[in-house]
Amino acid sequence: MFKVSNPSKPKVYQGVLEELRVYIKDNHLSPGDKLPSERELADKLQAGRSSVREALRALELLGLIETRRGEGTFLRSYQSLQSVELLSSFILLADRTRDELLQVKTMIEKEAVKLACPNMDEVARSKLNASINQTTVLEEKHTIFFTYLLEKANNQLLLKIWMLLEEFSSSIAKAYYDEHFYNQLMELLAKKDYDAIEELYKQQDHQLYD
Amino acid sequence: MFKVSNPSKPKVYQGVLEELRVYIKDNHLSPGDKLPSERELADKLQAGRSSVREALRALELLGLIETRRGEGTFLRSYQSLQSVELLSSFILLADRTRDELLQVKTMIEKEAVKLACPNMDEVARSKLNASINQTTVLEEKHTIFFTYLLEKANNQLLLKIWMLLEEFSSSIAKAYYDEHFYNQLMELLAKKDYDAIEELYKQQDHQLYD
DNA sequence: AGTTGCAGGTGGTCTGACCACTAAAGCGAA
DNA sequence: TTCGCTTTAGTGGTCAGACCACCTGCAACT
Repeated sequence: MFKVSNPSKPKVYQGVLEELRVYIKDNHLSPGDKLPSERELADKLQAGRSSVREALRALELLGLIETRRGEGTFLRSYQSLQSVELLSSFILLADRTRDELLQVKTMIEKEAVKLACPNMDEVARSKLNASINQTTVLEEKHTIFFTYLLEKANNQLLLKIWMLLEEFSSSIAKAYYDEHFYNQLMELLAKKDYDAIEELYKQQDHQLYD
Repeated sequence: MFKVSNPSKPKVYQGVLEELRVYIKDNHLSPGDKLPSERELADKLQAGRSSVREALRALELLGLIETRRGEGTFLRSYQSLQSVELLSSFILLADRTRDELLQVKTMIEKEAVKLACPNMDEVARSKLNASINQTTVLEEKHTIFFTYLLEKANNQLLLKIWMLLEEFSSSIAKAYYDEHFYNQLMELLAKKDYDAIEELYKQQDHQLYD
């Protein structure tokens, strides 16, 4: 009676996580630094070793720590990319319609062109040109073209998201444009004409081959 | 001698994770269904209960399962993304990462406005207007405004990605615009003036408050 | 029939015990 | 001294067993 549903009593390992966070902060630990041993933590935090291990497992899963048997547990240099991959893989877990996927991917590609503009000097452009002429397969052209541009866009997060979408979409739909499209983009890339890029994509809308 | 460096011997809990995946698949378990008890799993999979628990902790962290003391372990219907909270509490994202995050989020918001345009009739616009006037806190305004638009953009995948970025960014940086900005967007939304939206964002660039 | 109370099952936690592994101290031979 | 080996202490990896708190279902009682 009068049961308060389930306030879910906090678990020990969650408390350990919090205390670890404080510990790392207070001791100014940097990536590569060593954490206290599991036994020492269990003793200090007044928790069983198994609970401490459950907390460490969580951190390991998120790529925040690295454990080396016989040596100890170490703080890992954090790369946002890792967690992005983990989370993205679950976002894509649910069924996504082909249209939604392509829409998002195309949007990213369009914006990437614009972001890359300032970084595309003469050398970069000829390099890109040489790259896409290595193959005659249009799908490959597409991938090569935008992989290069996404790198030049100078946003690791965007690159990562795009690569995941690219990988995922390649398994359900081949998407590429008319060969002329890439040449036009190359020209606009040189002119840095943002509006024209926007316009070009507007025309191209719903004209993806697949 | 002849040590093969250390390919990192796989841990038991990782094997358990894999076997659980197979189990779920083979038995066609759906969200809400019950998993075998920890003791039963340990017995079946020939592993200690603590190892099984470490695997379950991982799944719990990812929001894939839910454990109810006294009842059992159940497949979860939705993901709460608790790992995001945990991650951001541990990491002070580097400035570079923070900037990238905001850049991607802003880009998505901009495109979402355009995608939502066709679906924003008179009724929808007044509804949105009423929503954002419920609060005077600018950060809340921002979230409410774009949550509504992202929904109207009619792309579940884009919505999901945005929510993820929003959740992340809200824990490391408050980002919102001048109040006037939202009013301008509302106007352009009515006019469906895509170029002006693009232009407005171009002006707003690097003017995020935080 | 309605209520109570008990028994069994479940997750949550702790302890102690091994194992495999690593690094550093110790030590003997060159 | 210096080199190379053995020893040893400490670490993570794992397991088994023991409680506890909690939930459910069922049997016994009213």
